[in-house]
Amino acid sequence: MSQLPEQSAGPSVPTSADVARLAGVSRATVSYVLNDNTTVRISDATRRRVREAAFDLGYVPHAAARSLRAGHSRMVLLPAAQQLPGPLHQRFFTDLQTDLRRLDYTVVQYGSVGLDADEAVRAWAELRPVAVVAPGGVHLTPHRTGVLTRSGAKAVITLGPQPVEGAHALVLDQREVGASAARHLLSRGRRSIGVLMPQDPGLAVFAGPRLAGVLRAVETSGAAARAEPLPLAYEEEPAARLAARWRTLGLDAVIAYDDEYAMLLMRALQDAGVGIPEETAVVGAGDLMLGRLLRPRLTSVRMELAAAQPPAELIDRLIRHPGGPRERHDLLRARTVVRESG
Amino acid sequence: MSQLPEQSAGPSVPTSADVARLAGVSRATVSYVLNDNTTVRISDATRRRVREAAFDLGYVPHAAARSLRAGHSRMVLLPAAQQLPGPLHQRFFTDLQTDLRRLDYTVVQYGSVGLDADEAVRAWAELRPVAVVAPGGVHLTPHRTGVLTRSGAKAVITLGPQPVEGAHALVLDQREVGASAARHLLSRGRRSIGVLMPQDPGLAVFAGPRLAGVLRAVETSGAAARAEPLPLAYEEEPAARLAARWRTLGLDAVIAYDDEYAMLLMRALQDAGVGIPEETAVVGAGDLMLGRLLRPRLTSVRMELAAAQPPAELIDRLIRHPGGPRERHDLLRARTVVRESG
DNA sequence: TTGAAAGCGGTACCAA
DNA sequence: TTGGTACCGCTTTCAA
Repeated sequence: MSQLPEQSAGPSVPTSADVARLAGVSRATVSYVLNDNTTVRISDATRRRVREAAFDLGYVPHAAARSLRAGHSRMVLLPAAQQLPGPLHQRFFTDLQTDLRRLDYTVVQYGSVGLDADEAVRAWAELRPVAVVAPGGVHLTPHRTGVLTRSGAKAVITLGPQPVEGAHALVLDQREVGASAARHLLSRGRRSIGVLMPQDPGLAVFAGPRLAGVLRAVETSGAAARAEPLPLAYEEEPAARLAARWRTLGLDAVIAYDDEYAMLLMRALQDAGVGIPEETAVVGAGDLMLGRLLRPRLTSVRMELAAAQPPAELIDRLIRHPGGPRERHDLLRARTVVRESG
Repeated sequence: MSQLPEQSAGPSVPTSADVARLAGVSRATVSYVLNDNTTVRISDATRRRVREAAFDLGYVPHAAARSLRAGHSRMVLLPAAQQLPGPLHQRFFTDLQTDLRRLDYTVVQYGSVGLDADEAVRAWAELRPVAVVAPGGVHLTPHRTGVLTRSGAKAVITLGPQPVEGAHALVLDQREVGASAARHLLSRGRRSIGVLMPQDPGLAVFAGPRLAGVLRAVETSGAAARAEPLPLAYEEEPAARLAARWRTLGLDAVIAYDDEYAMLLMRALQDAGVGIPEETAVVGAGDLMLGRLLRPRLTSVRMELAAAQPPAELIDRLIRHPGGPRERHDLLRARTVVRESG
């Protein structure tokens, strides 16, 4: 009240010492009461006085001070290098957050935009999280993983198309998406498959493995078939140009990056008079609502997350029993939902 | 190396004291060197020894300890109650993060799922952020704002459809979206406007104000027109049912929640034989690519973020000059892009 | 040029 | 049942 000019410095933040002073007890007692410490007996009268004092002052404990003293935090760090696209990831993160909170972890998304990988990892380590779940955007190396574990992280887990040496891995193997689409098309007798490659660099981590999956499926099929990448920006004009030279490509099928790219190409192909699916079969990915609204209805690879154990429980286990062997968990299931477009 | 069993406890995290010991200097010197403190002269030899020791140990400073000592942090908290939908928000958050980081703030997204508003605000306050940017999902009250400022936050800023008493506001006034669409339709002679209302509760904060905007535009137009809300779940079946009874509704126009809802309804209407735009005009929102791919091409309300000052700079200013009057900044611009559907 | 020591806000041990 | 106090890791005066 009477310490500093309240104008510029603002009302100073109340500490447990302020609560203790107001309640006429020691800081230790304040700590006991507010944390419901059961190993120590405090009279109800004192309890009430402390509680009232804390309420009156608007006291809120200082998380950093607490975890500094405790020597550990319960912070799980999700470094969001970039927003991952699509409802699948959205759902995954929402569920993960909910479940981790239920296990009493504090989930923090740390924006690492504009930092290079080494800087980013250092910045994460400064926060001393108990675990880090790193999406594919930041490439973890064994060295970087080491920085994190040496800073006290009990578990370092990557989330992405492929595992990384030295860290646990939640794998969303995109190859299976491409492979599923390719197997379907091959089974329908298609032999020349184009694979749409989005130019958005943020999607490259997904598009590459999907193409690899297509190529592998073509090779292992034994059929005299081929697959060919087709770069395409998400704009009408490039799509129209691609459609204009479509017949020169000699393709009888195309796997789009997702349903939206499929829609873009389908429109261009139809405007160019290319018959779908007679001349060219089209397969999307994501099984979005819009695919069902297109005519012909879009065949699409449905992706689902399926894990033997919910990811949050997995992370909790890895935190509590560190030092075990690196684990790999495949989360992505893909199957092609056949409709009219191919 | 030889201190503790490395098996269970793990290698203990190196502190500045460890660095000091290894370099043969005091902790103070370590701090000076690693922070490039210019007010004090350290010999180059010492500098190098400290740097080497820090590197060898893999030392990373402890952010919590540092800001505890400093008495303040540079953490800007973005409590992500729910992921906000659409590329517009996506872009907004990415830019905000980038810009804040450039101003040397640490951006932390804190997942508050599963907490009620009061718990959530307390949890935020425990982190002692220097500023909080709260999306509309969590309803801030003057009391809750007080908890944050009393915990040391220099700026509390809401981000949502309407401002909140006691906090600064970045306003995305969705009413203008509805109003723009309605004005366009009225100018084209439409007089009975349906307004699609998504059932997803997460979208209610946006849908409500948009409807309000439509109603206001209809009232102020002076025309003998009416507007009517039409609840619709994002599924084919409900859309088909709505389309089946469309002609009984006596509507000559409909404003969809966004382009995807517009596509859903257009397909159902077309399947039911309702002529677009002859019988019913359709207007979407968001001006997504898919609207341009529909036939007829979709008229849509384009939304843009425009601010006199980039939000990050605004936040920085509010942090550095706290105690000023509450500010309100309107960010959303809406205008209708006319295509073929209405 | 460097070191000793205080202190940021909590928690928990040991006494009283 | 309660209080004194050391300590978590770091920064920053003040002295040497």
